[in-house]
Amino acid sequence: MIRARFAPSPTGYLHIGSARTFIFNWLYTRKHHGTMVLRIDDTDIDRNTSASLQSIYDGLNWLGLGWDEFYRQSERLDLHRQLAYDLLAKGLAYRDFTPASADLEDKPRGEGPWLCNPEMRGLSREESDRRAAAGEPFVIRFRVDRDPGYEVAFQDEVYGAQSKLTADIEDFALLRSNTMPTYHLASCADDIDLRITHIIRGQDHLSNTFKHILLFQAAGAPIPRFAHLPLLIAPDGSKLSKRRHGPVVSVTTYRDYGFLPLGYINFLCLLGWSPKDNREQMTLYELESAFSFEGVNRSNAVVNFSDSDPIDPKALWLNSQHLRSIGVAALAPLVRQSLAENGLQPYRDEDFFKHVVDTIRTRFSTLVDFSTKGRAYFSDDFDIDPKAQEKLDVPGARELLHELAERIAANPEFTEASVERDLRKLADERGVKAGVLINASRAALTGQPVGPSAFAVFTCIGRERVIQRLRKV
RNA sequence: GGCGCUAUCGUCUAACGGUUAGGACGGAGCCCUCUCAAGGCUCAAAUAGGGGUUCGAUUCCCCUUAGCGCUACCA
Repeated sequence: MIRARFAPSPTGYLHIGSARTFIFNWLYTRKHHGTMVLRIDDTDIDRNTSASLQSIYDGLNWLGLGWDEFYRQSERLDLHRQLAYDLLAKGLAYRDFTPASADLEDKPRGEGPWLCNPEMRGLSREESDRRAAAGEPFVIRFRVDRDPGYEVAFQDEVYGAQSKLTADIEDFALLRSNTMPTYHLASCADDIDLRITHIIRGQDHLSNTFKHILLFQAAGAPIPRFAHLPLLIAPDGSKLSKRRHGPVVSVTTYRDYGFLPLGYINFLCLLGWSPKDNREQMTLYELESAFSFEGVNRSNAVVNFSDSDPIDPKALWLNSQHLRSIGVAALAPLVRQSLAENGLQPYRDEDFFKHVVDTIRTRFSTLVDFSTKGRAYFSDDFDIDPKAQEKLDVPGARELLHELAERIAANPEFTEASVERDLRKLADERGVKAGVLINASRAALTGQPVGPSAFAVFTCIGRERVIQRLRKV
């Protein structure tokens, strides 16, 4: 039984790189009928905020994939401490009484890495116990094997064979002097307790994995499989950060921009992973069946945004593909919600609403487009685009539109075909090209110079409003 | 500095050592057409550099360069 976890720390919003990690974990567990664990890694009490936790939920809920089990590390601190003390008792860890403030001075850089403080590492058990009992603060450190030539090795599902000399690994901290577990301790203790079989996470943890394996071994626990994912980076090669790159790093930005969850999921999947058969637009099920670590790349992927355009053009393209291909029944509620968020209450009945959505969606790329470019379909209060205005300003166009209004009013039939007949007949009688009247009609009815076939527009606006808008022009 | 990882069109990527180095986005153009999209077709665009190994390297090895990560009582 496969068990994987997504373990964000609530110190910011849900980062798009984290979202992708979540998605890959989800895809993998779903594909193998495993269990997806969501674990909030909140052991850094100074940096955690509830707003951040909320934003993580918001992002995850928007993606809509869900999870099977949920834990918060802050509620499991005793478990973490237990492991630290077990290791201490076994001599696999030791107390370091060096004051935290002196850390930087005690760890000179430049010549080589800081590995440990031999004096503390060599403290006798009696001495260590005595000082602890006397109330002296300490940090518990893992006692890394110092035998030259001893190495930790593992087979990463993505990066292949990995190994590192333990001589190059420092005696990392497990339990802080304030008794809070460090990330390494909490993470491994929980992974053991939750029986995690696959750790799928960002490549920034690749080097940490050696420490984690040491911990798993010391705890006598089975070592999970590891799959590290290449990072998502900015066009300049730097890592995505809120301070430098702004909202492009937060998933909620894409939600607010009008992305379909599936459109964005699909986009994220294609960053650092490929089905290797040239497919791009894929359904969730297709992604699930195609996903494998073999398809995961090893080099970082650039999210292609710029100052002038905060959205990666490929993301937009993929979203538009999904927008026009998912079932109308699934799309309609999303459009309705988006319209409502923009203060528009579509007045159509459900079937008619779906018909309209289906007609206009092929030239939109986000949900928000329905409220902007598509505003006239859902409200009488819309602006006339300057280019649309030009089509109305063609000499004689207004008179023709007024006349068209009367002909439609006089014709009890109102279908694409009947309107087309009325319009072409009128154009013919007045000796103007049908195109002029067609384009002017679209401009008058929607305020837009572009859009679906004009006759389809007529039926989408509805007979009454068509007559109204044509007369008013 | 030490350790680890990575390197194919502008971007995302494909290519059991043998391909005119493929696809997609974006760009340019053509067709279609009531507009704009969509769709169809065409064009421009890449193996970081240097050494090896090999009959033959995008592919394997080494070096250089560049980028990223870890090197915290952050995660």
